[in-house]
Amino acid sequence: MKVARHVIEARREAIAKLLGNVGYVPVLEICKQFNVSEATARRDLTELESQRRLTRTHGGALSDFNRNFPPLDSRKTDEAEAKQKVGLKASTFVKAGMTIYIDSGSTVHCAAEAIVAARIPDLQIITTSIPTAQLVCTLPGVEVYIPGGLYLAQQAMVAGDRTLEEVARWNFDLALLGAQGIDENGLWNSQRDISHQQREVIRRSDQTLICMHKSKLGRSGPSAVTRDIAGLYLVVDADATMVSKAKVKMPAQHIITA
Amino acid sequence: MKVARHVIEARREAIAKLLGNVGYVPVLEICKQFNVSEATARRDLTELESQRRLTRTHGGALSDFNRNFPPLDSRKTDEAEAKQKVGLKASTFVKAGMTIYIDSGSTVHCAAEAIVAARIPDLQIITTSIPTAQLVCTLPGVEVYIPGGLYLAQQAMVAGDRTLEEVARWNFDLALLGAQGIDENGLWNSQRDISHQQREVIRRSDQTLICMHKSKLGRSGPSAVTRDIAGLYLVVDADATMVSKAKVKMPAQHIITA
DNA sequence: ATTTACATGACTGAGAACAATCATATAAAT
DNA sequence: ATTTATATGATTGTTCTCAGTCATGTAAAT
Repeated sequence: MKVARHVIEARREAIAKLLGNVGYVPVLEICKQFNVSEATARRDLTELESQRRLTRTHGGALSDFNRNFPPLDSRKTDEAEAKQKVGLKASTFVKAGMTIYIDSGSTVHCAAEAIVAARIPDLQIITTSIPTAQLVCTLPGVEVYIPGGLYLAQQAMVAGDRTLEEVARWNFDLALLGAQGIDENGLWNSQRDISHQQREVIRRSDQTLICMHKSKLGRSGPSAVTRDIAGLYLVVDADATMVSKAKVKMPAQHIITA
Repeated sequence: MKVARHVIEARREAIAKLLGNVGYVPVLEICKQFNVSEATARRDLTELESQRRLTRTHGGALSDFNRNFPPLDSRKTDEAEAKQKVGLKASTFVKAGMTIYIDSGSTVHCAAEAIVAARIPDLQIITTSIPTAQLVCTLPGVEVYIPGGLYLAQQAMVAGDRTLEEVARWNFDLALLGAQGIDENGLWNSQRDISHQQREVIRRSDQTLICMHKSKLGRSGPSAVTRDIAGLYLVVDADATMVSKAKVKMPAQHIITA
């Protein structure tokens, strides 16, 4: 029998609330507590899942206390495929057991996604990006560190002096960085804080990959990260001739075409 | 084939750790990540469950770092309301311009929600909880700092030595803390790291509010935060007689009934 | 009042997870 | 070196979970 809309919503709300308290609810538990059939219990769960309010499992549902990051999704759609290609290429440099720094930004986040997809184990990952932290922590044997600092809601990342100090306490086998532009004068980014921090990361990393979309070739930005780009590696969806056309002077073997 | 004992224990340790990160692991996930059959995966899980280090579900296992799951059948919706009441009461102690510490945990998160609802401006907020950071950063004139540290996905928080060091660089007008229990021997929490950190926060804060549900009165936990609770304030959905019945010895004016 | 929409529970077949058993290969014990 | 113990994977049958489908009865819509 059909039942009033408010009853349905009240029940679903109650399920969500219950889940917020316990963290996990089996389907049969919902049947008992709300006196409904398995069918409706499952229907409620799938509906709540489509609202991104929980995660289904076999036999129940998990609370999703932590999966709300809209800001990154909006940027991700732009040239998403190119970024994924760049990210995938960058991820091939990551080997089990490494200590790596992962920057904030959508392109680098794609690299993190590729690392997760490749199931590379036993990493030590330092990242200022909260969504990246939440993504990579699912890998086996991985430890994720977030440097302290001021939380920037727009970018869902931490930054500031404290962050810089924290970063300076690590050494990395590999660093994955994003940037706003690269040209004949070097590497550029949007804010002084971030440029400072990236400079420190570059100094502390055996190898640094700059991951960017080809639209950023030949472009500059407000704040210089470094003029000395010869030691960096550039992962981009463009070949060496396109890079040199943008007056970016790098050794050919440091240009990695995604 | 039989395999060396240390291999087994290493794998089980890794499973436990993985679970500590993600909160939930399906059996097949373990098979993939550790290259074992379902049989051994299940055997590992049942063993770990017998050690009380996790909870089995159909198709996987749940972390129980905070095992607050004894009466799953009892309705917990009223508990959520109680937490909201406690949070609301605690939020009345927060005034514009303060520097405050907000702990990780559902009850304290309710306090953060109340702070946002009250639109208290110009705060400096330090929190280890990522959801709380994301929540309060919407307030006008607020600055949110996240101390650095190891990211624990299951609780969406940071913890560890680094976190403690970072916290020690602040002084707070007010601290909002959660806890697992309080009894005649003092204040208790679930993990050593968190207890350490809370002790430091208490030392560095002019006023400390312990926010908890009444079910935690008279209960203890694995790790002691402090024996000296006389200087703390307790915000709880219970009156002073209920608190004293739980053998919690505090000055009457430090007990705030929500 | 009549019609339409739809939430629900029962039922079903398919697929997933499980518990139990067994052979095997290797670590530990002797 | 030999024996014992046991961790593992394969197999099997059972139980549980799931996604559809359908009849039904009540809430909305008309």
